[in-house]
Amino acid sequence: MSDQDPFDLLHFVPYLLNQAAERTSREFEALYKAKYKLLRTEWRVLFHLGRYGELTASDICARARLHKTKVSRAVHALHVKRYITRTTLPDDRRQEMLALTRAGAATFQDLAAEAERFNAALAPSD
Amino acid sequence: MSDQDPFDLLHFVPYLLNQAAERTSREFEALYKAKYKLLRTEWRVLFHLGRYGELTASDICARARLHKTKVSRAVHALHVKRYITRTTLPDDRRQEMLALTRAGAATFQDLAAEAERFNAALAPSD
DNA sequence: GCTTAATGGTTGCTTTTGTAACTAACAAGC
DNA sequence: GCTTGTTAGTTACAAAAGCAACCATTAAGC
Repeated sequence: MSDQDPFDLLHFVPYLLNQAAERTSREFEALYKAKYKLLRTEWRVLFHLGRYGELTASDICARARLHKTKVSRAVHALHVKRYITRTTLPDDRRQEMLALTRAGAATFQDLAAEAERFNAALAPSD
Repeated sequence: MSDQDPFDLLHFVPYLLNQAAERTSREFEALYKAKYKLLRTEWRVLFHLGRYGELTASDICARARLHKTKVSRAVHALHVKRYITRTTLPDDRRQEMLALTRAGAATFQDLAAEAERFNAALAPSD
């Protein structure tokens, strides 16, 4: 990049990624928000549990790179919505194993299908 | 994608873009936050004015796809910091032309150089 | 065993964002 | 020229995110 060609936002990777992330995420967010009144972090926690099975809160923190307060509040909200169960582990009573309820699993199935359709629409293979 | 291969978060574009955007943006954010105590939107507005010259608030909204309340608050903050001037347009007194002060321009120069370095480090050409 | 440190998770408080309602200025219709 | 509608930007209030201090429990050092 030369001096005659000043640095442009359209070449700045963090900016471009943010624009792309915002646009795609907002669009998909509208879907789970309208259908199940889920928050972004709630949707992510749900997806992690649905896709990867039982996890503790800190497992989710590590996998999804989310701060523990965000996960804590999402877990609380999902529990209130009866989408997950929380079971204290006998061998370490600080930790709770999280699992989807039947209702949670159904919601996950539906949204995972939507996600797959959404993704396919972004990059049509035919 | 077959039924044996359940839909994975690692194939979900909005999720991947968010992860990538978060990681890169946070890293760069640390820089302008530490050096100039700027907020994300403030940095963006500053960059737009520095790179593209004088603009009104709604120009910035359109270019950066930011909501007008965010821009309004960023403009206020940048003005308080004496980084920009606000001049009511004579022919339409609802609008204000925004421009960098000398201090604002200096900050922009510095951060633009940092941004360019940051970008180059993400995709080294040699 | 008992003190000290580390870990999992929650809560309280502050900062930032989102939404909607609002003011001020301009434009259009008549 | 006066209502009626738009547009630029602000502000008030509510929702969400960030940060730091905080329990409760477990692990480590001695």
